[in-house]
Amino acid sequence: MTITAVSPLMLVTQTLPLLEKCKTITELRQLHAHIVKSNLVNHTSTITKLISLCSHHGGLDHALSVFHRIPDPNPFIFFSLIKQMTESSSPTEAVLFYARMLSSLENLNGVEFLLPALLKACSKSCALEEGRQVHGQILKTQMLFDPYVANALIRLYSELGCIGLAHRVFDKMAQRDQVSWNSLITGYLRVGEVELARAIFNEIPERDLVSCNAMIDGYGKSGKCELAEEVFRTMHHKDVVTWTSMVSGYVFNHRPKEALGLFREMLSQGIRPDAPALVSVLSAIADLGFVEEGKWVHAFICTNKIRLNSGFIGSALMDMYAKCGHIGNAYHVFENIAHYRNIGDWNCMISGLAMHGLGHEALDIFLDMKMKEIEPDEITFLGLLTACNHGGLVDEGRYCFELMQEKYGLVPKIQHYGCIIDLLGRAGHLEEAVDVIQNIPIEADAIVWKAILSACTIHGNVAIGESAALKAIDLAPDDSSCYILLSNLYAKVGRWDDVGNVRLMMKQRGVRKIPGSSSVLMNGKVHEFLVGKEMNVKYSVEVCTKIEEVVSRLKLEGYKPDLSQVLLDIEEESKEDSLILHSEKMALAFGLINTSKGSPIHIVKNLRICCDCHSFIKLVSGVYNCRIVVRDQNRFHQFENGSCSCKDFW
DNA sequence: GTAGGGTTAG
Repeated sequence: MTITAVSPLMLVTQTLPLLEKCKTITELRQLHAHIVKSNLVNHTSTITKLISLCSHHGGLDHALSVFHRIPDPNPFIFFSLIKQMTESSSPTEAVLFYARMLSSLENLNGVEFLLPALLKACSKSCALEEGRQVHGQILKTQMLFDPYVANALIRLYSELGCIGLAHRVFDKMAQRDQVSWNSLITGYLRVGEVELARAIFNEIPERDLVSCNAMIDGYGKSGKCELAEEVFRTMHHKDVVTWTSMVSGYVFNHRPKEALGLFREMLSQGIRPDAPALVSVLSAIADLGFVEEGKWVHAFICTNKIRLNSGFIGSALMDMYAKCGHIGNAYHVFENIAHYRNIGDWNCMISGLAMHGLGHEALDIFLDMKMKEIEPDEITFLGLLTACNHGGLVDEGRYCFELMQEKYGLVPKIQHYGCIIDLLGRAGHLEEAVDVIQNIPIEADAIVWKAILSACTIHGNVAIGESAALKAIDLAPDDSSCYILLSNLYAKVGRWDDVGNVRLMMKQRGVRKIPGSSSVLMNGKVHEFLVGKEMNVKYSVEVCTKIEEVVSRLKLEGYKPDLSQVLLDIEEESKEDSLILHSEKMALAFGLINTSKGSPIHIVKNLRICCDCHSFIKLVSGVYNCRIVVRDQNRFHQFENGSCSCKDFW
């Protein structure tokens, strides 16, 4: 950049266009040096432009240092600096700077244009106190008459959960617009007050699209899909947000088939899916567990040139592939987004590897993160601990648990404790696990006691197991798995009377077991089997005959049904019958009938796979020479040649 | 300058 020596006026007319041309903070610094040398530092419009460009190009510090040398800054300079501060990581500074502006400017005309951004910054950084101060100052002026300002206040209080304050601002407004109503509705929905939100929704003079969309989403997130559907159906005009809200409502309530069905309907109506719509359908597919439609979505993303870094597309794709058993494809996506990964992408990859039992690979990803100086967060460590847990990597798990606290200053949450306790307990370090649980600085929940209990069940430690079970049952009296684990523990050591007592306790308290359910994809259709019965009567006889045939063949190979974990206090023979009707066995039999030799059978189960089914499927994979992939509640099992990828560690 | 949908989590 060359500037020839000319008169001051000429300099100004030359400098301004040059400023406009600057693309980087370095160029701006060079030009600033020139401005100083040419005595233009007191030329208001030049300096205003310089400051606004510096702050716009990420040089907030430089902009501030220029600002501090101006004796009498004008409103534009304040505005441009505050605007940038609200978008940076320090909204508190923006509020302080705003206060400074109020005391140094006499004419505050136009300041209301700044307030929505400032209040948004407060809500983004949970700065309620600062927000209230701004509110207090606003009350002294006439600015509340500006709908944008009042709405921004409703939004601030709504987002921070102070719905009472939001409602008060709303009540005091002389003129409410759609945005005011919608902000209030969202506020009520955010604190879980669906019925109050509905009451306000009913009062809206003219309902718009946005308020209906908000209600659909709110109903979905509070488990009321039917009410969401009702709003959805009555809408004459729907946009992509309407459809996505309904789709994600189904996803949230673990109704992935309906989510997928609705997504297809959306396409058939000619609505073009955007990034959020694709992310929500990908999460439906991830929940369902079968990759076919996921591949279609991936292809759609590629052909429509939707960037993998728009929104959460990259991580949603990785998550979908990982949860559908295609960890290699997940890694492929991970590689493709190497240049613009965010922390969620790294976490998805680590969690994905964890659920496949690939502990060392997950740790390698973490090493890569360290090398690239990416700051891990608590979810990263939850993934790493899970990875160590599923891989049986005790030392590495202990190391991660210490590292997160000592090097990264992260405070472990109860889930982290649950994970490390599970890892220690499972690997037989029961005393260490108990020691950890006794020293948790936060309140232990049922999950950590269940981790101890399940370790005791594996290792047959009744004394510790019983007391852990009582604590777990006390904290989660409706959670059937606490009772079932305790009953399994008693069964393991042959205390059948106590097994009966636990069963009685469950009955008296009305605690119900979640029925096991397994799905298998055949000819493009998902077939679901429930424990004790098949969903589709048509296949009933065929499936039962096949299981019996498999059982007798396996018995020749030495299969002995493991009756120890059958909860029912019944005759041995009926126990065997009830084992046979486990959903994953039925799904497997159905798969064996309908799969041509050589192709793998893929099963998705809602609960943790039981010991008997695990050894049963191992044998099947050997005797029938086929590959069987099972995703259970926690992780993947790849059965092949008589053994499982989890190395019996699950 | 204001309102609605999306990822990773024992």
